[in-house]
Amino acid sequence: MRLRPDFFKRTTTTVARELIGKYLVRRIGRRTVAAMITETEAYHGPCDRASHASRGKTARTQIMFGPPGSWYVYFVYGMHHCANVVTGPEGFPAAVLIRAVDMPSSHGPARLCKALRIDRQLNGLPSRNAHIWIEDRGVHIPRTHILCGPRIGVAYAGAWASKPWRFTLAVQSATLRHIGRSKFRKKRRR
DNA sequence: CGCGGGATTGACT
DNA sequence: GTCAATCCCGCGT
Repeated sequence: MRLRPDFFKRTTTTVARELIGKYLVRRIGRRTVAAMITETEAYHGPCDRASHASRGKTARTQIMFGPPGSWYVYFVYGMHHCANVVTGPEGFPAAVLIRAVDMPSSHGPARLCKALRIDRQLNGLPSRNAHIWIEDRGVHIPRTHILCGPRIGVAYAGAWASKPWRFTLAVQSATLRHIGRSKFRKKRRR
């Protein structure tokens, strides 16, 4: 089922952790492409020096101050896009960057945007819309299979650079499918 | 209005 | 490991 705004309204790090194992779904023409989210980062609040919102509300960052669940897509390095979902209560600037999904050639925030045709046309849209959304498909990731560590590419952010706000799936998707199957078999036998 | 730098990637040494 | 690509943003003037 598609995630509702209430899912995103919670603490950014909680949302970032719980997005691991959810599915990013994108309509491309007549096709619908879905891929499991495997890596995220939390950008939390006006004091987080790694966050775009640390410079206050601007034309670009106003999305982060808006309602939870909105898509925040920005252009960076003159050639790349990055996809985020706004988190926390309205007025509190925060978002989760989707850094990787389980798809060939889509590891990395810019590569997944390229693979799923995500660009600034989607910026500001509500999380659930006709073109892109996030689904819970009932995949349970044990907490021990999610690693956290410092965020990437934010060395300029001083003490905020070392916050363990990056979440990664610790096992390969093939392993995950295997675990899922064995659990399924156990259940069926009982 | 000019300038410095970026929540990245891929190519090359 | 280093570095270029290349546009937009945010800030200082």
